[in-house]
Amino acid sequence: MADIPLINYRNIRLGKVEKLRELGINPFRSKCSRTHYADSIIKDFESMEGQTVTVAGRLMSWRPHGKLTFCHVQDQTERMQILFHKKELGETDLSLKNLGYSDLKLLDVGDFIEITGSVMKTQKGEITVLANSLKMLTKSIRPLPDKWSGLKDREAILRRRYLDTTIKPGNKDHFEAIARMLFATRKFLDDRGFLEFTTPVLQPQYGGGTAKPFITRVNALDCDMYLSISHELYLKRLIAAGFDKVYTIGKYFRNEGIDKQHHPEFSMIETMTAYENYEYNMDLIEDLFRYIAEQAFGKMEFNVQGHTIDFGKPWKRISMVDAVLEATGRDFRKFKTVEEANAFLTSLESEEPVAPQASIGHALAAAFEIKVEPTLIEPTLLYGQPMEISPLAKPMDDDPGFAERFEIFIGGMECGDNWSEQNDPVHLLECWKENFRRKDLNPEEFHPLDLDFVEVLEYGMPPTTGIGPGVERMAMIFSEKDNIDDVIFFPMMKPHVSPINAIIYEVDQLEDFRGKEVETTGEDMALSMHDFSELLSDKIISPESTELTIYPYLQVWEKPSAKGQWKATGYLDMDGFFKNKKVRIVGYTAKSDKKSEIDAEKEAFRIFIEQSLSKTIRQYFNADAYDIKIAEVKIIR
RNA sequence: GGUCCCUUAGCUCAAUUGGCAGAGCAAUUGACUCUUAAUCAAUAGGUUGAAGGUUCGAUUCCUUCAGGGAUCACCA
Repeated sequence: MADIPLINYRNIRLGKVEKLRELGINPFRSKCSRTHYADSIIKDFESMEGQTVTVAGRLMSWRPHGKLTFCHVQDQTERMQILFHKKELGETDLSLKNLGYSDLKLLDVGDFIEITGSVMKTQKGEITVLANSLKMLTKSIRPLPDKWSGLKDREAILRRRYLDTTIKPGNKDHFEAIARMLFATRKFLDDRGFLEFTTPVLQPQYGGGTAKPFITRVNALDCDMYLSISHELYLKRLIAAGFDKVYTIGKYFRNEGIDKQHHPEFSMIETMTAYENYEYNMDLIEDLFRYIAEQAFGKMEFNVQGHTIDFGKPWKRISMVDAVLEATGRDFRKFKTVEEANAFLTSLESEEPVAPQASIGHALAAAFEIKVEPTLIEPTLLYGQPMEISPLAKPMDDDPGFAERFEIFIGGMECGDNWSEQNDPVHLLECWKENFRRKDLNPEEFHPLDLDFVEVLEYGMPPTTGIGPGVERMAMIFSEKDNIDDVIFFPMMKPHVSPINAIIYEVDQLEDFRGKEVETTGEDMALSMHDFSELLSDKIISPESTELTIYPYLQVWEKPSAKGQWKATGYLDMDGFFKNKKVRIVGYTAKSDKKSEIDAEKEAFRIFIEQSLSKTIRQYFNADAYDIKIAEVKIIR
């Protein structure tokens, strides 16, 4: 293990931690007496020159030069050059916990330090703090990535964004701007009399939208809940309660595909305004974008997907029928039957064949997606979606086939869906029955209705309209990024332990485990099959008794998953390795489309135990000396 | 979920047709009073993502697995 370089680097630095402690200096000090940030010293150098300041931050570079050492310390604002001069800094002073010149070798790039000294300019003209005292704040025991090339591996950047951001401070400006964007949004809405509310993330129903939800379990209530796929029904309850302008910046969870524009967990600015219709929101959203551009980003022109977009200009507003008419020359208002509309749809030139649609409205939407959507680069408010695809919106008074609804397109990307909310409870109920409860629908299209919300409407909700621009999509536009991972500081990643960390930390864990008197802990131990066989092969654990008994358990899920798959997971407890203590081995999973096949997994599980587990045990110990009994597989539901 | 691609030292990257795994930065030791990707000298550093297979020989070819990326489907 010592021949792994990182472990050597780590040990060298851990040695420095020990040396500091021996000197009487805390390598992880809690107190810091910063008086100035780097940028304020640089900005006001004229008045700061010669003054004594205390700066603090991360050590980013190190240039020893005999009795003189230059380095850069980076705080939240800037990098500041520090000059250590042997005579100025002096020697380590334990009464003040100051590190002296001859102990500078205990510092490493990556450490957090505090420096007190006078502001000066070097001979080459760089503003510098000439240090007369130095305190260690936090010792870093892993080397930072190369300061010049930084992190390039996408996975490393996403998993360890804190490192990428440390090395590329420009990255910090980018995320700061996104934070300012949310601040500007709140300011904008507050100025217009909106109240911000929080709404539940754990919801008993998943109303609004056809997305697939995440399901979770509330133990205290002994029931399943859904992670919010929408917050609108709660905002509407607030409207019914008598608040006229409300909003939430909510978390949304959708258990669907992940790509450059979609993330399972995202945020949306959702508003509800009473006594207004969708036309009010067209103005609101346009003003909001203009305000954010100016206040948070200080400019009006942005490069989105290779196109320059000017938020200073008024946005294009067009109905879906007119947009398709403009692009194809055909007027969907003139189609009388679905067949006619579908015939037209198939005549359109598109790369993929177009499936026949269920209604004229669906056909219109399909034609729009193929021919118009990719061309909507300039900010466009597209209104008048057919009612067939907008079951929860209000129909237009003068043309009831179309909804009082609009979508926002910028750079060919949909950035929000907005409408006059349907507040006729009878109509809503009918609509839901018509669209989501038909027997011919498969389970994926089936969609629950929040009956409690229908009751709200029966008591009455005034005319209401809302907007819902996505935070990440706005951030992508304003910060000119084309990947959603670049605007989410912590994008979702599958858990992964790097091999090097497995070596560094697992061995430590094993040492803990070895050091314990396992017989007296009374705690059972859960291991994966892989870990178990590793422990056996390393002779870290071995049977205590010559009699080994294996108790297999198969847990069968009572309900199929969203995909209709039945699932069973197996684990087993084993007696005979420790006194009064079982070893639990986890990790057998089976899935099947049919419930009956899962019941048959019992036998497959038993074979798995006999072949895989027994083989592993026999491989490392004299098989004849041990009596291995396998109990009947117990099924838990 | 489908298809294609990627994974070599802490970081960034090499390695010819399957033939001794190599460099820069970082690290360690030493020198150095204005450097700034400091410089100079020396030293050390590898589970080539994991497991298996083919081969005299595998970073390279094959299989499985893990993670990541691109793209399609679903969606905002």
